Amino acid sequence: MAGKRERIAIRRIDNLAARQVTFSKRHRGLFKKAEELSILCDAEVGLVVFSATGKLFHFASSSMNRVIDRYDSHSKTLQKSEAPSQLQSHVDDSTCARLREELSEASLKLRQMRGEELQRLSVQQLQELEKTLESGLGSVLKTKSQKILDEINSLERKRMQLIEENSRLKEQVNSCPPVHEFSIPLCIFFPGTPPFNKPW
Amino acid sequence: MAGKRERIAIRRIDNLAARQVTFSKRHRGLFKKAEELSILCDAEVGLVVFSATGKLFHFASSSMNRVIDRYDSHSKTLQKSEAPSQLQSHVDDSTCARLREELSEASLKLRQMRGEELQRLSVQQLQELEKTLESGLGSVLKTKSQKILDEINSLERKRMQLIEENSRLKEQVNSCPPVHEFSIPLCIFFPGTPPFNKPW
DNA sequence: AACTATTAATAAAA
DNA sequence: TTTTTATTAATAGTT
Repeated sequence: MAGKRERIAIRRIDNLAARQVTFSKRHRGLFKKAEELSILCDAEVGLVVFSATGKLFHFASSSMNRVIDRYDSHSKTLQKSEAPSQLQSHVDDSTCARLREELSEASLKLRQMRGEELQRLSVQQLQELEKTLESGLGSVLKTKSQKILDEINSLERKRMQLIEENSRLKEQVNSCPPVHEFSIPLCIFFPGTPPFNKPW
Repeated sequence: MAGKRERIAIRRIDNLAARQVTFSKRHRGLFKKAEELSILCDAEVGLVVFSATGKLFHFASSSMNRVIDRYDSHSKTLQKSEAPSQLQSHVDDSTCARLREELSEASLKLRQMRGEELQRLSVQQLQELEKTLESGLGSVLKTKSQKILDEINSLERKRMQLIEENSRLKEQVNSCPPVHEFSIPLCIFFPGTPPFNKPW
């Protein structure tokens, strides 16, 4: 008979063999779930694992380079101007070549999404592009509507605040002592001034 | 009563809301398992996930930079024996940096055209994007229609050619001398061969 | 967000 | 390592 399983605590497994067995099982599970998430939810996923023995395992829904670039640009946006460092750069020809390739591919895709250079695409590919564009357009319209609604709501809120403040001010005005209680004369007649015949 | 659960197929969930719910559930599970693997098995793990809306999630047992560096050095080791070449490479840091920048910009634009990461765009910018997408979509539809028409025309032309050829062949057949004029015997009887009682 | 019926992952054993 | 089985863990469909 096999396995009276028990729950385990999440801390380093001391026994080497057991640790390796667990790694072998769990890393497969992890990669499976990473792939499933990327497919099911249309997410871009990059996963890198080094076993305790230094072996590399990796998965990327697109390509690891794309994921890393996107990660870099995201964190850079938030973080820092990055010390350009005088130390010799580690960029080499191949990195550069890869960048060039990816850039030219991205540019082509962009042009195609803008409706250029469609001639060499098959009907099938055009169909896919059409779907992508429609879905993108849908999201854009939705986001735009939401933003406009938000703006309207914000304006409405401000309007209500102003109306409230207005009421408060009116009340204050109403609760003001009547004008005649002031001891300052509202009108001073000088000798020779003709009397007014209209109310102010 | 809740949840008559069923197994699901691993492909993109079409319904947006369901996709987002599943993402929310599964990405937590994935990160939990990534951390557990790193702790239990003393592995170095780096995980980066971009949701379909462009939001970044990441986990690293050490630090993402360490993981990426280690990944880079590993893949370089495997990729090229890399003749270090005395000729100075003509690519320099600034070229590479510019390429990176352009690529990341192009990638962002692509994602935005696909309907991701629209939040920080203004209504004005969304409007422009909308126009671009609509125009692109128009071109795609036009090109697709043209290609389909071309295909139909081509098929029709081929059909006509075949019909023509057919006619020609029929004429030839009709103008052929009847079979019995051939001098080649259709059947040869050898002595001892029993006579056939059925027509071929 | 919370709830469960189920499926999926996996700890221990072989 | 891989398979088997008993259990725990994750989660799909609902509320």
